[in-house]
Amino acid sequence: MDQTLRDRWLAEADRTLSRAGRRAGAARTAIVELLASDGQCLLTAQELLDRLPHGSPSSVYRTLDELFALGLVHRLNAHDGVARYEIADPLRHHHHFIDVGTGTPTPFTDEALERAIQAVARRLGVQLSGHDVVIRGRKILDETES
Amino acid sequence: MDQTLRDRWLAEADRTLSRAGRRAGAARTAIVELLASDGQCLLTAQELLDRLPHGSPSSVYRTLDELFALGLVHRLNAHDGVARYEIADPLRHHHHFIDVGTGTPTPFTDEALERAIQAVARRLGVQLSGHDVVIRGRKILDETES
DNA sequence: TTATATGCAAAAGCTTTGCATGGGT
DNA sequence: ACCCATGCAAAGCTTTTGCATATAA
Repeated sequence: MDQTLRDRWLAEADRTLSRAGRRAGAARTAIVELLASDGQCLLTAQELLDRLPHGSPSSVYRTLDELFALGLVHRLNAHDGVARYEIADPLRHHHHFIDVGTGTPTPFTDEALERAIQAVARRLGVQLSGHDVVIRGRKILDETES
Repeated sequence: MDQTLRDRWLAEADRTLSRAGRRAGAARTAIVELLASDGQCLLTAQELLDRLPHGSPSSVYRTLDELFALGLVHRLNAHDGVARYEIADPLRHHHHFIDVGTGTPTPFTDEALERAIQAVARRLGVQLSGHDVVIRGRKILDETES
């Protein structure tokens, strides 16, 4: 399990937020912990809100903005125009496959893809600050599975 | 110049729309022609509206939805959450570099990147229906330029 | 002639902001 | 004590929808 990874990001988040002069209220604490939960990928503000015992839309949006501004979360605007967030951890760097049938996102990593992106940036004379790759399609079901 | 490319897409668009039972009104015609103009990349509905002599928000959004549903345009949700459209032409396939300073998008193509994406899809067992790559950063200005 | 396109106005949804109150440090 | 966080309510924006009218085929 990557309990360790989760705690590392939580610690990092707390440290970064403190240094920025932010204080830990109930809403922020709950949001940060939710984002760090295992298997969480591309959560919307609404989804976070639904899972919070307490918390108002404004707290959620404000906290997410804060986290995004500090580089603690990634923000991805999906095809439906709704912003989705996930923790930004170098050790969990990944991209997403979106099933066009269900809309479900699946994370994946690929070394060759990363190298290709670095190469493009070099060729274009760009100092990279971030990159997103989204691939859309349908899972091929062959006889060997399900 | 790629006048030829433009006309090819325009013809294709008209044909596809007709086959879908759509009719060519003033608004749609203007929108389609604007999209096909040279150098147009990632236009917002608002930008289109501003450049239309006539046309209402509803016509613009409805036409863009129609074009998107028929696969005639790509829709990209930028970081600001506003949808941007550009014509979908296999011969103009490209991705985008977004300058984090100005927000300006610059199109680019890269063969190695395309191959990497195809390889990922194969590895994941995914039949690709589309993919987007966005790289964000800052242009490096060295002594040899500007 | 008949189904579709258009435009206006109203509504819907996500997100932001103002402000008074509560709470962290 | 001071300043930040929170929550409510209201506002802002982009986008969608209902409906009457105009228009393409």
